[in-house]
Amino acid sequence: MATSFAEENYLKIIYRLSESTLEDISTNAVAELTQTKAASVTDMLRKLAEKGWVNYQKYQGVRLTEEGEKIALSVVRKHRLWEVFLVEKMGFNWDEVHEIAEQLEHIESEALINKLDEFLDFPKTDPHGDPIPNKEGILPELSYVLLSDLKENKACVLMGVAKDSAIFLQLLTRLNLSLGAKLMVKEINPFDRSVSVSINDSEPVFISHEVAKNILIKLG
Amino acid sequence: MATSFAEENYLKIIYRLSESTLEDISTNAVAELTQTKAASVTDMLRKLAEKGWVNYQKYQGVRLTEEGEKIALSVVRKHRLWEVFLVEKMGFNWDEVHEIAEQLEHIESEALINKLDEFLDFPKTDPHGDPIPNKEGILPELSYVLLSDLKENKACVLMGVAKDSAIFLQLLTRLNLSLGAKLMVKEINPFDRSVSVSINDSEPVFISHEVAKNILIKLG
DNA sequence: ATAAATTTTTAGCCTCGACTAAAAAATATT
DNA sequence: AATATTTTTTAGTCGAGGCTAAAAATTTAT
Repeated sequence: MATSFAEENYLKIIYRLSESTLEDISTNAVAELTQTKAASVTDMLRKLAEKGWVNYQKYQGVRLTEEGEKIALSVVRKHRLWEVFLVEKMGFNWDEVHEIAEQLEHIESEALINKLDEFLDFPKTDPHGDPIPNKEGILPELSYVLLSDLKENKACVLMGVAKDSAIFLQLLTRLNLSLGAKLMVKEINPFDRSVSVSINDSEPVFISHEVAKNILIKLG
Repeated sequence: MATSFAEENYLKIIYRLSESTLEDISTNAVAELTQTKAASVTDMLRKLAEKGWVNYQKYQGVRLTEEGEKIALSVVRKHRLWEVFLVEKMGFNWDEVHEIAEQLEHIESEALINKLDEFLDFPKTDPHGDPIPNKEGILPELSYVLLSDLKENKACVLMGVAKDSAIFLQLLTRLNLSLGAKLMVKEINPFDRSVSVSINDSEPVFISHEVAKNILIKLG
């Protein structure tokens, strides 16, 4: 079944919201990200449910079905591959590409996206560090990710460090950062790329980009 | 003023039709190329006229205004640059790219299209030999074009040959092809790329691709 | 446990861009 | 010149995807 531009956007946004929680996604949350009103979202969710792409019960929120997730992943794949293209080949900065990729992600051509993937040398992540699903819709296992590449509000666990100099490890200790610590990036400050991180659900503390890029973490 | 997907398509198609005639473009001609019905075209022409992009009087056909032509040229520029990209960088064949370019031509980003132009080394023509407007919307003067690169139903004049071997010129003479002859390609046969050409308004004759690609012509 | 506040849904309406059927204008034919 | 044919426009309708205002359900607070 063909998917419209609008449908693809809804599925993508529900997917994104599902990444950071196991709960059902609320109508309002979707409305905020789609830049529409709750009433419009309700309409669309009913339509998506009819097509079998989401499970939706009134007042109960929404979740993607397996089929819906497949479509969402293909949109996400296209979005992220185009972002790599824009940065690596077109020379855009990482902060300029989102809006353009929002348009390019709806171009319909399996052949094109697979050729693009090859042209870009099958990248595993986009310029923001988000993983790119392969053509089967499978997200690559990113065993280790740098804390500096993590998005806001993603749960993760500290798995190691990329530098083991004494002063660096002393700093980590002082910040209460130890192996196995549960981390969540609450805020990324564009000015100096410093991050505000909650450690084991505590109040967030500031960590410089220099430190963050030497911390290895595992998602989830 | 922002242009919708549909509006851009109409302007582009009116532009294409205007290329091969000086007369006003008929509602039916537009309907055929947009794959819509005449009634729908009438509606849209009224809207385009209101926005100042076409001159339109009921029953009199339509022409682009200067502003309308500017928009059309920017869509054509995008379409043709993306076609070059698809063939040169993505490895598509010249006959596979039209549908994908029909989608890509509506991506809205001046910055992207100019970077793409640069990435492709400022090509003058697309893979089908059509000229690519520059960023000011000016079509390059293609002083000489190969007959083999010409589209169907474009008037042109024989301006020279790319090969001057005796047997080649003898063949041209036999076909009544001489300098200054008025030519129009009536049909391109995909099988062997041979062309059926009307010479000085005569009944069309068949010319092989091998011959056509050695004939230099001037448009118009 | 009730009342208050918030979230979600319903109902009705709007614009865009298409459609069909019928009317009107333009063009072609005798 | 009158009639037949073709082209174009008008009138009315439809679906997609939005909106607002009001109603209903859920959640939070007292």
